[in-house]
Amino acid sequence: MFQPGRYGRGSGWIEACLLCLLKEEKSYGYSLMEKLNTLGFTAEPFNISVIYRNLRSMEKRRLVASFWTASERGPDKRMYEITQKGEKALKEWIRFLKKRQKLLQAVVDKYESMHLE
Amino acid sequence: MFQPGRYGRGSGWIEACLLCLLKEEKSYGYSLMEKLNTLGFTAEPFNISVIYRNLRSMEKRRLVASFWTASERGPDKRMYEITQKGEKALKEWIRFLKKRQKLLQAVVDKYESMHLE
DNA sequence: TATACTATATACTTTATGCATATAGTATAA
DNA sequence: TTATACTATATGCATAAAGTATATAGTATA
Repeated sequence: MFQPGRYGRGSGWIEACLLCLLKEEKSYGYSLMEKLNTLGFTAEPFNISVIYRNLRSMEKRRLVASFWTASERGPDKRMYEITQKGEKALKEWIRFLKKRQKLLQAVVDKYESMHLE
Repeated sequence: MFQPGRYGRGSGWIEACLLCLLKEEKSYGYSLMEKLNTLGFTAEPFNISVIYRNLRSMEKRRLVASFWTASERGPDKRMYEITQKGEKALKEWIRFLKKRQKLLQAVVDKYESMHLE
């Protein structure tokens, strides 16, 4: 059934989140998922497959670079770090997110002004 | 080429905008497009086809109801008005948009805190 | 030996939106 | 008269984001 924000949850929203986290420190898919689900970046948990897909897509576009690291416990990890191109893309994303916020505000304001009449 | 917000511009974003405008007063596709493009609800103009498609989809789900009106100048217009079910859906949308706004803020805040260090 | 947790990846599906195009009435300028 | 522009609605095809399901594999523990 249809419900607000169920699909196409915001056009690259995950990409913006991941770049932001990777700017702070290099990390890998599984850990990034846990960060996303605890840092107040998401309303509902992201599906892990979406994160892996986004990371690979960003690597193709040279926004991030990856290398494998051995792990004493559990399977190997593919570590990602943000590139210069990625930093530039993140800057664009932040500009976009701020603009988006203003649009959201415009609609919410309109709605609430109608309820005061 | 990929760019922030180019596709899937926000998962039903238009639906929320249209319901909000129709709550204010009944209207029709072409006029709603002009409103959207001037009221600060959108960063870039929406394609008109998206509006017509959304209106028909909402009518299927009984969020709006339509009737044809003759026009002295130009072709007939399909007028839409919001239903009770639509008002309820709009309320949900507003709740969702507010939550979304907080998420956007969380990412922007994180980004800006990194630039102060 | 079975189960849970960590870790990565891909195939298939659903939804939103963009772009192109079709139809048609009215108004106006060449 | 014809062409162009504007108003108005609608549909087909393409593209992209995200959801769901499933597969693989190492480690830890009961």
